[in-house]
Amino acid sequence: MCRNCNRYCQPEKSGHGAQLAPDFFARSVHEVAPDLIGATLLVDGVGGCIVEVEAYHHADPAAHSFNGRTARNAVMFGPPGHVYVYRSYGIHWCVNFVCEPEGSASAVLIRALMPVAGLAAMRRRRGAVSDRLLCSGPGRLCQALAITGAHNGAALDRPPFAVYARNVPVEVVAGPRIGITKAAELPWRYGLKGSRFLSRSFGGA
DNA sequence: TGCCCGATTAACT
DNA sequence: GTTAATCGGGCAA
Repeated sequence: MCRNCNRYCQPEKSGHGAQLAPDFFARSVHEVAPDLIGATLLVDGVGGCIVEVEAYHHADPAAHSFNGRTARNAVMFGPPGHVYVYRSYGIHWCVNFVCEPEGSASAVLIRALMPVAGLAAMRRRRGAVSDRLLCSGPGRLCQALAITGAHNGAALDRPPFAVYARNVPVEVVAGPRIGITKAAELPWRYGLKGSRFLSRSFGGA
């Protein structure tokens, strides 16, 4: 397995798995999250290989849905296979995939991609940064893929979104989630071992 | 209505 | 390693 997933995860070069349907996301968030490592996310054909995610379960104090349904988190309470987009720190957008059966209010935060498709568009949107920093962080990847609050609630199996399963085994590492104060010790952050496109390295990775 | 704070980032020292 | 930027959500009054 290529250290950075380059050989296997570029859709136009090596092919990728089948497009993921809603039933893929209808499982436990703790199964879906590691299974998304190595999958490919495209928005209007721009995107790449998912290398870092975090799981947020409804019973988890760090989850936006923990204190019940509100206008902001309503999408989390809806059917799986849709995106929950929220504004972070009043500045950035962050994107989640809603998981588990409808009403579970659990989701996976997409934290980093290896850029694969639409590099020119991503560079234009992100400004003068190295390719390593194009999508290495939840706010950065939303800027690179032009994901905004307008996409909140959109389906992952309909344009402009498309998610494809990985087509080869990957080595997944886990560790504590980033930037939270509640339940900060839970190892619910998952990443592609050794990838240089992580927002931060994992301790043992 | 007011206040506190956050699932972040980039530009500093 | 530290810090400013920046604003909507959620809760108290």
